[in-house]
Amino acid sequence: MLVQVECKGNPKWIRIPEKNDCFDFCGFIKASAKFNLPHGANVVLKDSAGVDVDADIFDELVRTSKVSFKILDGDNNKSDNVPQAEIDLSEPSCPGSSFSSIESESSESTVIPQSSKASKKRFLEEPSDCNASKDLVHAALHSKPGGSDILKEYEQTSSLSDKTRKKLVNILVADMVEKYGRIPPVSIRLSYALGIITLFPNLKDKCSPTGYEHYYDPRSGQGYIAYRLKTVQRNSVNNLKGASKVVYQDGPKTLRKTSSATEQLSGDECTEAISMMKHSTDTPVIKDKMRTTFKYRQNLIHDPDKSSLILDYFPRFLDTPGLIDQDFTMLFGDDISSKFIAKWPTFYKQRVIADCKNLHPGAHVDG
DNA sequence: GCATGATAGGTGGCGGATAC
DNA sequence: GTATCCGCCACCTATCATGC
Repeated sequence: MLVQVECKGNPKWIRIPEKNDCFDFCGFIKASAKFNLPHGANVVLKDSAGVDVDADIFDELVRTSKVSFKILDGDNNKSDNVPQAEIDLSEPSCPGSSFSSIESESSESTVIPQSSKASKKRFLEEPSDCNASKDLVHAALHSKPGGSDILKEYEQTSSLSDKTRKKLVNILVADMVEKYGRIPPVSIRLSYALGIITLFPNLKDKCSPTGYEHYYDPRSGQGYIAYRLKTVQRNSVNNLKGASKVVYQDGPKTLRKTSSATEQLSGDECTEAISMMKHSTDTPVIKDKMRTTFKYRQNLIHDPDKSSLILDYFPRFLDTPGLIDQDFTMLFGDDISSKFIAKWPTFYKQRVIADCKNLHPGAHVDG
């Protein structure tokens, strides 16, 4: 298609290149090299009314109305103080085709508020190009049972029924979760969404800027893919909860593997260390002996007959700060231990105190 | 360092579709 | 007819970045 383009008061007819059946915004901007713009110039594309034209609506705009464009050198028009679609002409390749580039730099300045590093980082996670996304979806459909039926249905009807669409999303989300885990990156979700509309062009939503928002919209985090992911996540959490019931049903009595590499004492050496701790006031020595008797203490805790005697064997728990924390760290590792400490004042403390109030009075429990 | 805002992830509820 | 599953939506919470 030919359109009239004006640059620096100089009108010219330019052919708009096509890519994947869409008018290619980036190719069009490159074609503007006919105007001898300086290499690497920031180009601002406006319609004849002076309204900014972004990559994401370029294809639609060209198709729906007879337009002419003005190309401005962005560096010379900064006083406009309007968001500008900046295209670096020195860039050798454009990210995707025009309809797929909502997250590309060419459109993000106007479509998505870029007020924070987080959002910048998030939207820098661009989907790969159309072909790669298409291959991704194609491979996923071929690798899963029922995937070829979806391809067949599209071949026959040039469309997909609602039921098949759900099946498609389920297969792709399953593939995504398999490859990238329960919480795949936004860029991956976008790639699958882009892949769907590239492989099945008729599924593209012509009323939306990218055409795949109904599958995944990075701005709202919604779409069929997002919904399905949530369901998968919900189910996997339920499964984990189910599993955790088994793991936790014995509570503190559950035997755990410890990652501690500290050499553990046994037999007479262990008895000697326990005896030494009872009569020592040297905190580093006590802590060291506590470390080397950790395994013995764990066995004691898991022995129903002896667990109540733990403070008789290790009375230093009562007057030496840090011993419980040390044992906790040896049992669960630094990460979990630090989380426990962080949550202690606000979460655990009240609960432990409440539980302690229900304990029967004993040698180490005041009534 | 703290307050604030943006964002992503998690969760609960509702309603429709499907299986039994 | 009932139970279950799942899509969809709305809300809550935790985390992180930013500005003061």
